Amino acid sequence: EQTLPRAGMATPSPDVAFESFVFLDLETTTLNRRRVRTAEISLSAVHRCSLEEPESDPESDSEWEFPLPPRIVDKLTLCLDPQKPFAHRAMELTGLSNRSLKENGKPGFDQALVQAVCGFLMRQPGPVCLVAHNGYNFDFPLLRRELDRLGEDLPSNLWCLDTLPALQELEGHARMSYSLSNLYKYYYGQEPDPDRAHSAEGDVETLLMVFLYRAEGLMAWAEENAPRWNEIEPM
DNA sequence: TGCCAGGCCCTCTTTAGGGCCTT
Repeated sequence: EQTLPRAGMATPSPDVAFESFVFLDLETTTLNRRRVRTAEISLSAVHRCSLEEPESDPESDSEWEFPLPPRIVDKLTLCLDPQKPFAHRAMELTGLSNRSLKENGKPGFDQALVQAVCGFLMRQPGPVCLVAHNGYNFDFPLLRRELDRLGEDLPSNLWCLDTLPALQELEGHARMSYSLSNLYKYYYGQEPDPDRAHSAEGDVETLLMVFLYRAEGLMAWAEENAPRWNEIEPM
């Protein structure tokens, strides 16, 4: 039996019925953990009622009634100057570069960004659960480190769900790929919009749709397993 | 110039190696 969440990070179940789920994605300069910096952040907040009873798509010609993305969703997407060089591959993937971010006058990860993110989170009915794919290993520890650099933190009453281990456990097919794009393809029979992939907002949309497909199981998993934000170790 | 992620899981395993997942 799998022991989740992972050792050293999480303590027992919050047993919290989350009111809001905030889907998170970061675009970054590299995967190298010594050098990585954030270049774009996107958050989409959805109340649990919109996840429990999604509207279905009348256009869908499948036997399944595919869910529609929730109409009522708060969104925040910000680009920022990472102030460290992009790896070539990251520039290719994200369409971001040091030059373009500088030309567009984007500041770095600063107090104003923290205020915007905290204000966004505080608008959502709590308790709030952040959701990211591979979040326990990448997005959450990185965000924590970016905040630590400024001596800042997110509001309390915040928990964290990583859809990667959650869906690995819920689906239970050891050999399938649990990458975000493959999960979308697995559930909806088509690729995520290639023009939107690897923008923070596009990947958040894909994550939200993947979540919607397994919303009931994922919400239950989160209530049992999600660590508190302050239990996340900085990268 | 050369540096070049890392935690987790699986298995042809535990005195290890390789693949996945995130940009």
